[in-house]
Amino acid sequence: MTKNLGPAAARRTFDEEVVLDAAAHVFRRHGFGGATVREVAQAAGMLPGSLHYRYPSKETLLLDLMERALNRLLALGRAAVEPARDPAERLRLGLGAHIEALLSGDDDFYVLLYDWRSLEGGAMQRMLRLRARYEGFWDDLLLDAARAGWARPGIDLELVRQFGFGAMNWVAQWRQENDPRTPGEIADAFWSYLAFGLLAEDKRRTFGQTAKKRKGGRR
Amino acid sequence: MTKNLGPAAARRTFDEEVVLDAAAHVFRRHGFGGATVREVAQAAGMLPGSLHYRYPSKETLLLDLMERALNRLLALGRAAVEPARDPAERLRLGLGAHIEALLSGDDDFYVLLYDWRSLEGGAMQRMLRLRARYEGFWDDLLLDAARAGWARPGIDLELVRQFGFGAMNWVAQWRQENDPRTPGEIADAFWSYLAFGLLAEDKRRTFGQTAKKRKGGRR
DNA sequence: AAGTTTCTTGGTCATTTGACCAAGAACCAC
DNA sequence: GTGGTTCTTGGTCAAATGACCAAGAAACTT
Repeated sequence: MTKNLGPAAARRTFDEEVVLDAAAHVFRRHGFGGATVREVAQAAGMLPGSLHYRYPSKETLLLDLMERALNRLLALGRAAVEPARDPAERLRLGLGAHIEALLSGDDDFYVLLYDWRSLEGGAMQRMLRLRARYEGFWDDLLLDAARAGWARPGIDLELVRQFGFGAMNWVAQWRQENDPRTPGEIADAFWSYLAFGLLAEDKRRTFGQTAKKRKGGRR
Repeated sequence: MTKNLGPAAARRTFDEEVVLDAAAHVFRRHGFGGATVREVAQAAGMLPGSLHYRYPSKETLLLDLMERALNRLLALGRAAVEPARDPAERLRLGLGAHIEALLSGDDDFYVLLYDWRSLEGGAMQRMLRLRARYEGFWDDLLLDAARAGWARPGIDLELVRQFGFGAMNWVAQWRQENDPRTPGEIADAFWSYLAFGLLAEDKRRTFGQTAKKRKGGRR
């Protein structure tokens, strides 16, 4: 099939990137449901027919896009974490990479986070599997840190992951282009909130007691 | 105009709720852009024409829906916080209320969080103003706590709010119907993560030093 | 019960939308 | 350069969509 890996193939992959970039941009603005293939084609600098030649359906576009996003996120995470051996430092680096990715201006990640519900059937299954890989990456980081004694005892690591994901992913929502805080500053601040909590040193003791007492869980 | 506040008016408000509930349900599943007014009408148990009689456009529906969501959220928050005087306890109660609302099964909140980009022009401005009220509610809680000495010095309260919003709002995304954790348990866990952090007691000191050293902020 | 207001019915209408394609242009390997 | 492959052009087409409405039914007021 693709036995030819010369300039033609290179151009094809390049064009594919351009198309997905355009799709990401359009989907981000209007949402998958609100976007039209014509808009995507225009953003990619081609006619709708040409887009159709590359992507037979709007849904294929979304699937490829989200797949690319998740693969990129995982690659960035792994690369960021790789140089460190200390589990806590690896966590910190992973957090930094995730936040920098979301704020890099790459629209992929936004679509990945906010157009999940537009997937259906097989596409959804496929993405769930990919997402599980990324979650596994984080669970490994967390588990390593916990095993090395970094984690406060009794915390639920899966809940911690979701807690952290939420805090991190939300930045894609609120951070404006003109925000004075750099992505790195936000990451550092978040890291300190996560590690140390928000309570003042002198309040930890007394407060801890009251919180511990109420343990039955309401509702 | 509406000088008659008898049963007719009561039924109207009731019907309005039903319609908005239906819209919330449909918008949540397919997204605003992907949903059709016909679907909303059917979910509300009426013909498209009847829906049009109440709401002249799809966008009106979204605006009213998100307005209701934000008003409800603010009302729930205020009610939850009201009985306590201690700033930290008020924060804890607010967090519980927010999470319980998101997990109550009310589709409004999901739409509020994830269809923001479908608003345009005046509707967007209006919602921004309402959102600012809710953010103000939280900023007051945070500021009171900080002024009473509960907060670790040097933390950015606005960043903390976004951090917390992210962690809380994300639960609407990941929590499944069959999750063993009750909303109350999730809220309690999140509260402890926020207050105390995730680090083990014995690691706080040494770790703190390394974290403090790197202060320039990357990038 | 009559008169008035509120709401429903069952449809129309102009656009938009996703998908598709035949014919030709551009590109490439040989 | 030539022959085959890849991609674009400029359009079509059926279905879906948001908005709309005239006529009648239901509900309410007095």
